[in-house]
Amino acid sequence: MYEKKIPKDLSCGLNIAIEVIGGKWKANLLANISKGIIRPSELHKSIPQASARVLNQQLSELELHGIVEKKIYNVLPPKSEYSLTKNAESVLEVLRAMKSWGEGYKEIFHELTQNSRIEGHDGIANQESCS
Amino acid sequence: MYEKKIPKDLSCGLNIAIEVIGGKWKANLLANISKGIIRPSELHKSIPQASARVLNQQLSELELHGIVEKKIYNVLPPKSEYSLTKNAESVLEVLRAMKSWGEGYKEIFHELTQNSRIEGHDGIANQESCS
DNA sequence: AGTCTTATGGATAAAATTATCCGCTACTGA
DNA sequence: TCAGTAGCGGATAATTTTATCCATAAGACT
Repeated sequence: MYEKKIPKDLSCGLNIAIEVIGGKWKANLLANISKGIIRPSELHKSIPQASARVLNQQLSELELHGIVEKKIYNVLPPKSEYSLTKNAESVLEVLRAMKSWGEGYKEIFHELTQNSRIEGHDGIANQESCS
Repeated sequence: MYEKKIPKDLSCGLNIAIEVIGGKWKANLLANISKGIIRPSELHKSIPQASARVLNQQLSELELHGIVEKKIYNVLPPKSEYSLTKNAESVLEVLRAMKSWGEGYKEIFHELTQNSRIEGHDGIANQESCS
């Protein structure tokens, strides 16, 4: 028997940022869209590690959060396209800052963590899908 | 029956950044430590929403990732103190960038999401524990 | 002897996130 | 008629992350 329930403080700017860009594939999706890869099927080809379903979910959240927009063409077979909103610009800057830091920290990070994991990650693979 | 297993691309700087600072209480802990709140019990008082256990776990990860250091005094009752490493400086800058963006985006965010949630968050509470 | 203090971590459960499978739509072309 | 295409999303399972409960240690204080 437990007593408490779930909080989640979204009055804090930092938590909002994490909420918006923290999803597993979101940064990747944004990078691709900014590159011009804008249709769901193309995005899926570009990020084959994730299923189309999952990418869809993450795109929906990005849309809900005002980072991307979706245009649905009422044709068959279906066609839809994503584009970045004007809010996305500032997000991409933040992402760049994060990425830049992470790149610089990569070596230290792996040195520190290699002993605690059992050699289980992808190594240097997927550089292209890296956002 | 499923076929695939779990990936997780840590060759990407961005994923590393998220891995390091993405934990629910990490930014908060770092903010507190940089403020001079450095003992586990103090940190817990400062962040009562989380249990001491959880804070401990997150601190361990921060330590493993090279962001904080821990000094254990061999006395009784037990005493230990955390401090930021030199790596933490650049992390805090990234966090500031994220927070700054999130602060500016807060209104839009809440406007966009209020209709999809059932009034479930803490509102403007916990401003002090906000990192 | 009983209680309080402070930090730690095992066992376990709840909650949140991500993944898989599958079916549906409606047209195109073989 | 059957397969292929492109996008969507329900149901459900696996995985990961957070949370809760509890026990231990060992001295100080009442």
